[in-house]
Amino acid sequence: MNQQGMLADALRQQIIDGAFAPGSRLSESAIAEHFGVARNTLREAFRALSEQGLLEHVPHRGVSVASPSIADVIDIYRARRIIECTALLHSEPEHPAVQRMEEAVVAAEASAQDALLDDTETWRAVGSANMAFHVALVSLADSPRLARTYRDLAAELRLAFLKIDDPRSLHEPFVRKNRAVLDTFLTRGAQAGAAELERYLVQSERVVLGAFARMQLA
Amino acid sequence: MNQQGMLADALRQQIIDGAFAPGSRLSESAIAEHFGVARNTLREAFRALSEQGLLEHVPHRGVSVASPSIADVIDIYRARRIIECTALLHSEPEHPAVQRMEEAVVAAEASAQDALLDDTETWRAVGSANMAFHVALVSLADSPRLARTYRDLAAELRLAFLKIDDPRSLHEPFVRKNRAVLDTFLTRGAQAGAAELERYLVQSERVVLGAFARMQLA
DNA sequence: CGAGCAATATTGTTCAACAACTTTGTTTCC
DNA sequence: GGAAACAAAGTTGTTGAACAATATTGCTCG
Repeated sequence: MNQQGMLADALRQQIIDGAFAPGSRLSESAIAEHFGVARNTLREAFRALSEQGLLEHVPHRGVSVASPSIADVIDIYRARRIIECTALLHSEPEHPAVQRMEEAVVAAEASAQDALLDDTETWRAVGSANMAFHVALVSLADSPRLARTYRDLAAELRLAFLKIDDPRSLHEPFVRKNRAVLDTFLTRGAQAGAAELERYLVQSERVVLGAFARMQLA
Repeated sequence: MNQQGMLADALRQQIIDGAFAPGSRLSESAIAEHFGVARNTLREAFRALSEQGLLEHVPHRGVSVASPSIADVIDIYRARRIIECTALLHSEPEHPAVQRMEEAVVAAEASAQDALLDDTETWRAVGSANMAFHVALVSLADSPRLARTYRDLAAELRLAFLKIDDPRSLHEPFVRKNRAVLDTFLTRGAQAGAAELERYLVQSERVVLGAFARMQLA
């Protein structure tokens, strides 16, 4: 792959991992030096990530890590409901992606077992597994464009999670819910699974919005 | 706005208008000179359009105008059905975007009236109006992310249309169908409108796929 | 005619410089 | 003291040239 492709991926990972706080500004020269590339090269990577919604670019003021607002969260969940529920509703249990969903659920359950009460890092691993579950779910639709759109949405949502400092409440309740969605889909069919998934997403949105509201009070 | 922002927009418009045939390669130096900008600046614009799916970038082989395959068309229509039908289904007739839909239908009807049998340019105007109708329809959902995704989808689909040299069969049947979708939505409600829209999209997909199939024979 | 190789052209990346703009800090005036 | 005007500093935007890395073309030779 390209250097700038790898560069964009590396930056993407760092941002998702919370190396830079949402909203913080990224200096071109500083980051270019940090990665040992020229400013021009870094700019191309920046542009790619801006298109994906991870960075925000304001002319002559540079790029900052996106910092989703409440409106953004609402929008993201609306899109999630549409994409995920439709994908699941039209799917067959024999689809190979089902196995990836299964694996993601197992991984999440394992990490959640290990997690101490406030071990941010482990809870974030739970979050990663949860996200892998939903990415796999979307890939049930076999639609590259839908998958890509969803990937961008998920990355943005992750930034919203980073703003909240109680990762446990964000991830723990949903390990069991993922399992429920999967089991319902397998035993009671696509329609029941999609309904379960819709409930999941409504509740998840409520948790995130609640955390945001509390944040703005403080 | 930025120079590169304007540059990307200008390029975008030219591509959508068919200034470069789908699949044709775009030389960096030639285009940079044509627009009177440096290669580096052009590259940033290229990257933006690649992210939107309008250009295809292959390392060390440069960028070409995307040339949607049959699989791409199928994928695009799947995404269209999901986004458009959901948007319409959850909408109210009082939404301001309804007026934009109305205007687009009127414009399409007017252009179709003027069009001679094989006047490519006028039929393309009909296509633009048709597309404006669907963009307005998606904006019923008041979701920036959905709107953005749909905009990219529509641009890609337009490239598929450019590959087909019978613009009339592509656009003419759908002027009346747009009208039908709008009227059904207004008189018989969201659910009936969404059903009408779904039929529309299925038929439109069939027309495009048929044209592609005939193309591959020749 | 085809394989291998050299020549050519294009893209990938860097660097240095300057222009355009924003932000910050200072001065001035009320 | 506070607000407006202005100067200074810092960052981003864009350019042009240069060289490296890779793909394509054309040629030679068997």
